[in-house]
Amino acid sequence: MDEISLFEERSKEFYKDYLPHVSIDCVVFGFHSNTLKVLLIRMKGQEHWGLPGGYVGKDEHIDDAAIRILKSRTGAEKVFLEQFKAFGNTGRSEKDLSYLPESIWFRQRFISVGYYALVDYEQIIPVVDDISTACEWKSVHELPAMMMDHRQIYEAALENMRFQLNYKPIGYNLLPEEFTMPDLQKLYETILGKPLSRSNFQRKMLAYDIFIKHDKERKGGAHRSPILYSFDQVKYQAALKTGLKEAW
Amino acid sequence: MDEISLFEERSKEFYKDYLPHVSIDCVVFGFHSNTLKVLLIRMKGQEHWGLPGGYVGKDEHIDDAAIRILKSRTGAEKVFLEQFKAFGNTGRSEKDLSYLPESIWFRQRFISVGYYALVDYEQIIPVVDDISTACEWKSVHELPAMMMDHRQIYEAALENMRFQLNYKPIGYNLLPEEFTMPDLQKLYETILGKPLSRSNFQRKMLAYDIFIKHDKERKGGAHRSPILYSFDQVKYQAALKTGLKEAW
DNA sequence: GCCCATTGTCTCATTATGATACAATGATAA
DNA sequence: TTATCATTGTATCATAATGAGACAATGGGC
Repeated sequence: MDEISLFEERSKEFYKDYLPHVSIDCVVFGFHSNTLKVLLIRMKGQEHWGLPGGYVGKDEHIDDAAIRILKSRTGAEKVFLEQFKAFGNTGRSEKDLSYLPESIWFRQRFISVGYYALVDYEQIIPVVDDISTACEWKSVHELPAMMMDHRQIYEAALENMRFQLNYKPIGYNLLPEEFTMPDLQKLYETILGKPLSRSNFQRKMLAYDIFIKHDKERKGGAHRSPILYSFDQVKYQAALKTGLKEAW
Repeated sequence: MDEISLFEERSKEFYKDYLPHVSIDCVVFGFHSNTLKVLLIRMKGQEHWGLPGGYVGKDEHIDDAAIRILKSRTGAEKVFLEQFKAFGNTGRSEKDLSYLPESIWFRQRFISVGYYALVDYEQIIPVVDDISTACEWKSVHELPAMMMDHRQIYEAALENMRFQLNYKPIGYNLLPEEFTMPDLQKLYETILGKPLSRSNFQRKMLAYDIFIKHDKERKGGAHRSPILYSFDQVKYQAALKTGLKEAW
């Protein structure tokens, strides 16, 4: 079955179950081998990659829709999810979807609500659903061309995450349970988009007093082993409430 | 004509012109006599106040719709407008609008896109349109009860503005052309929700070197007259690009 | 002309930051 | 076993930023 027939088939359900004109796109971030990753899919019939997305049930809260969509893509139940902006250009999908017949659900004009999700890379299994041909992690340093305005949505998500770095448990949700200061620094450098001083970074982070220091190191490599830390949830959450720097 | 007949009448146009299920709500901030204000309306048939809002033309960019809505309410053409979040609870309007017949446009489920606007209080003339009975400035310190989830939208707008205080021209857009350091401090204190040290605030702001100091003061009051300043647009915009504090 | 509230500016102790140095560690290879 | 080297943990020092407080300057009211 070619994708157009498939889409026609699926359109019937979509029109029945979902709210028209409203969609959801998720920017799913993971962190693996010192690199920030984004989960991308390839929709059937599309050359370019896109963000995993979906639609909102006629009687479903948009946040619940995002949770559902994310679970269907990653299997993950409890993920950090933050809605950050809506995207409603006219002609958002024109370039990539105008080859489809107008009756197909996807040809509508959609106002897309953008969410970003933070997941533990190791805990997730990307799922390819029936309207896509691929679902893979891509490094943010080597992002492929993306369909529609998804690149812009990704950029907005990253910027939003940057703003929230001192107020939301971003480190906790992207890193594994145990991690090292160099790990955390790489994550911060990627999100902030600039290099940070190694010694000063460590001094500052440790001064927050939000970590539990473990009595073990991570071996591997011909050099001194870094100490493993975890977040001290109580202190961490308390510190996030007022923000990790507090300039004013 | 009672409001139900009116709404039935207007519903026809709405269904014809606007995208269903998508609405826009604007949190319009102004600053007057050292107080932050929000523009609120009272919809016909409603006890509680609400945010000025509207709908998106079937072929209109959501940002353009927000600009149009704002202009119709304030007459202002060029206002600072920032979209910050979408609101899509099910039953958002149930409490306040379920008394209306189901056929009426307003009874739909709407996903509302939230914008906040910063305007010069002096330049604006609040407009009461045909579906509302009032349109007035209210002090954020004495906000009346609000309909639907509008209180929550307002809170989110304020929080967003707080986060953006160092990155967007918030002072410039809320204050008149000429202002004093005590004015600016009051504005910051209201947005941040806490008192700031007078002398240290002034030292810090002036150190940014983003102001033009005028050779005059504002007289009035049995005390020393504060110096008038304006923003130096070139330096101001440049400073905002990297942020006014830069902790990392 | 005195009083008082408010503003502009300064000082000083404390803290945070940037830059740099250096010892500690663990794998590798001689 | 020991030397080597990359990386990490930690210390140091100069500089900058911040918090707290003092005090003089100003303008209107009495």
